[in-house]
Amino acid sequence: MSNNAEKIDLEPQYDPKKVEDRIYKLWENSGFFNPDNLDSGKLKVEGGKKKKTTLNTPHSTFTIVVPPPNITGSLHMGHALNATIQDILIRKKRMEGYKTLWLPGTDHAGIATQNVVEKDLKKQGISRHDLGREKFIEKIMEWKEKYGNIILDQFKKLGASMDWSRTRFTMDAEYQKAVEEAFIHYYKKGWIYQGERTVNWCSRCQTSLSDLELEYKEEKGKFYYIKYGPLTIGTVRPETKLGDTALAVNPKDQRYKKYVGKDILIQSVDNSIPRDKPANPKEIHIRVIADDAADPNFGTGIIKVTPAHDHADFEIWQRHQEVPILKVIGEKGRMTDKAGIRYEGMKILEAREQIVKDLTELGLIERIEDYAHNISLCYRCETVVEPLLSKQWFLKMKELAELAKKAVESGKVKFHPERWKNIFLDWIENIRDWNISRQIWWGHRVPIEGETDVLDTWFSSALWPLATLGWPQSCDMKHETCDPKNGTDLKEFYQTQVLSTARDIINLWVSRMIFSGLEFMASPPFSDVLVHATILTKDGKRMSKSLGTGIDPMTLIEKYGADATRFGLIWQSMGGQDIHWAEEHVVAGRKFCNKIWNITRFILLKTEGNLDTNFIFPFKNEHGANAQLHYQLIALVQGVNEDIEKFDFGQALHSIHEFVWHEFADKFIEYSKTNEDRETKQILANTLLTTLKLLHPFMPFITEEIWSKLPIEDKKMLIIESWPEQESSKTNYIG
RNA sequence: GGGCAUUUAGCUCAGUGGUAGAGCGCUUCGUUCACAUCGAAGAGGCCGCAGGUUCGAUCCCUGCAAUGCCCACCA
Repeated sequence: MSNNAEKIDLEPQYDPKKVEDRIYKLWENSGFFNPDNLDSGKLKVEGGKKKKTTLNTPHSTFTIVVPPPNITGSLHMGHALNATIQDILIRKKRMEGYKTLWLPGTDHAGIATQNVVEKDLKKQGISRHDLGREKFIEKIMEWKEKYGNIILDQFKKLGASMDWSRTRFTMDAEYQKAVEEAFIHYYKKGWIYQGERTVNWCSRCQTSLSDLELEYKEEKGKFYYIKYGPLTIGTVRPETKLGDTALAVNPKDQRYKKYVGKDILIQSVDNSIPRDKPANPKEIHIRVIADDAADPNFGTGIIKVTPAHDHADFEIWQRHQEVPILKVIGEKGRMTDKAGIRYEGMKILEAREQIVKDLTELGLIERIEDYAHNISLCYRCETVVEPLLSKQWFLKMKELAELAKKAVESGKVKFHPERWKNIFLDWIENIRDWNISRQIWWGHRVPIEGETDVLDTWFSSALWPLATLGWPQSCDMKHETCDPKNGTDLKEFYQTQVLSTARDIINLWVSRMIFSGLEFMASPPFSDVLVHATILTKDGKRMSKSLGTGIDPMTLIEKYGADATRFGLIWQSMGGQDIHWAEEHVVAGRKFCNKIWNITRFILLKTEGNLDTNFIFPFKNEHGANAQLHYQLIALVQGVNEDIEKFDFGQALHSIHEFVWHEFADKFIEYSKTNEDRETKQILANTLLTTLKLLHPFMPFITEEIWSKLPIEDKKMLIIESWPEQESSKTNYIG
C-alpha cells in the first residue's frame, strides 16, 4: 500500500486554507449557482403523489431570497447561521434536481446608513447640512461602493451558493420603480393619507419612527403629584404640564363628577404661557372632560391631557376636539415658545428639573414617589423617543392586515416553529396605520410633487421578493398577466419557498412582505417562514459588538475553516432553541473534517485508488458486517431527508456524525482491515460516496474537494451530484 | 400587566411512560503502516422544586421558582 500512497493525492491532515477559496472559485466558474444553468429535467415528479414534506414545492424551481443585510453591516453570528441554513436547503434541493435560485442582495437601510455616513463625515468636521442633500447622497453612494458589499464577500467565505448574477440592492433604479409603483398603487386605492398625528420622534435622527422601530428600557423615575386647582394629578413627565389642555376623569368616577364639563382655575408657573384670554396671567383655566381612558384606580384617577406629546392623550383629543392642542416640545427635543419664555429652548430634562423646582416653590407639588416605567428608545441610536405632533404619511392597514391574516390562518404561509405564528397574529390583529414617511435624506423619495420626505426602509424591503424578481416591469400587477418575455424571473421563481429569518423582524419585515405579495401578486411571497435560533453568549446574554461579547464568524472561519464553522453553528441548532454559543463545537467540526479526510485517505489507500462501486444485491451474508452497515446507511439517508424537510438541521448533522465516526470509521473500517474481500471494498466505496453527498450541504468545501480527488469515471461536481434519496433497502445508491 | 421559551454530566445540549445520552473537557492506557485534529477503557447526573395521575415519571397534569425573550398608551 505504501507504494500507492504517493498516487493518493491527500495529505495526512486536512487544511481548509488550501481548499476553500479555490473550491469557491470552481463553483462560481461552473455557473451552477445560477438556475439558468441547471437542468431540471431529471427532477422526478411522482404522478399525482404528493410527498409528505413541510415544504410546499410543487414546482421544479426552489427559491430563497436572502434577507438583505444592511450595507452598513458586517457578518455576525446570526447572519452566519441563517446563511448556512439557507445554503443547506439550497444545496440539497440543487442536488435533488431543482432549479435552485438563492437570490442575494443588500438593503440601503435608511436611518442606519445615514447615521453611519454622518458619523464618518463628522470626523472631517462636515455635517450633512454643509453638503446639502444631493452631495450627501453622493457621499453615501461612495460609501456604499466602498463598504456596501463586504457582507456579501463574507457570505462567499462561508460557502454560500448564491446566484451573484442576480444581486440586488434596494436603491437600484429598477427597485426604486417598484417602490414608486407600490406607493402609487396604494395611493390610488385611497389607502395612503397625510395627517397630523403624534408620532414617535427621534430628536437625534430628526425623523419619525414606526412603533416597531422602538426599543424599550426600564427607567427608574419619579412620579409627581401636582396640584391643579382643587384637583391633584400624577405624572412622570411634569414638563408636559406646559402642554396640558384638559384634564380627563372617568365618566363613572363619582369623586370628580361635579367638575366634568367645567373649567377649573389653576396656577401657572409662567405668566408668559400664551393661553386663550387669560383673565389673570398667573391663573389659567383648564377644562375637565369625561373619558373612559381615565382609570379611577390609577394614581388619582385624573389624566392631564397633553395631546401633542402623548399617544393616548392624542386619542383623547380626537374624541374631544373642543380641547385645544399645544405643541410645547419641538423637533430638536427642546421646549418651544409655546412652553413660555421661562422654558423656551430648554432640553426636556432641563425643563423637567426647572418646572419641578418652580412648582415646589409655588407649593404645587403634593408629593413625589419612586416609579419604574418603560421609556422608548430609537432602535438605531438609542436616543429617547418623544411622542410628538407631526405631519406624516400613513398607510391604512386594515385591509392589508386582513389579507395577511387570512393567508397565515389558512396555512398558505406556515411558520416554523409554529409558535411564531402567534407573534405575527398578535401584531396583525392589533395593527395601527403605518407611518411610512421618514424625515431623513437617504431613501426612496415619497413620490409626490413637492415632498421632501423619504419612505420607511421597511416599506421598500416589504417588496423584496417581488422587486428582486422583476416586479413590476415584467408584470401587469396581476399574476396572470405576467409576460414571460419581459421578465421570466417573476413568473418562474415567484412564489418563493422558504424565507429564513431572525425572529426580531417577523413583523417589521416578514409580515409586511406577506401582505405586499398578496396585494401585488395575489399570492404570498413564500410558503414557509423559518425562524432560526438566536445566538447568545454562553451566559445567555445578547451578543453585542459594543460590549465586546460578540463573536466574529470571520475569525472562526480563519481559525477553523468554513466547514468547521458551519458544523459548529448547525450542531448547536436544535429545534429552533436559542443557542448559548460554545466554540468547542467548532473545534469538533474541525476534527470531523479531518476524520472525513482520513476516512477517504484510508479507503483510497485500501482500494489502491480503484474505487469499486459496483455492489450488487444480495449480500453474501445478510447478517454480516457489510449488510449491517449498509442498512444503517439506508436508515441514515431516510432520517437525514426527514430531518432537513422538518428543518431539524442539528439533528440531521448529529445523525451523520454519529454514523460516519462511530459506525463507519470506528467499527466498519476497523473490520475492513481484516476483511479484504471485494464486497467489503464495495461497501466502503459506496458508503463513502453516499456520506459525502449527505454531508455536502452542511460542509460543502471539504466534500467537494474530496469528491474532486476520487477516481470515478464521468464524474460531475458534487454540487450537482444526485442527492441520496429514500429508496428501498435493496437498491444501490450509486450507479 | 399579559404571552412564549428554557431549567438533564464540569461546559454546550439531545432524549424516552419502565436499569439516563452526545460533543467538548477530565482520568488511565496505547508510538499496529487513515487520522494523536487518533484509538481503547473510565470517572462524572436525587433529569429546577412541590404535589398529582400511573404498577411505574426525567418524560403526562397542576402549582411554584429561576433565567431569557416578546407584546401592552395605565397617565
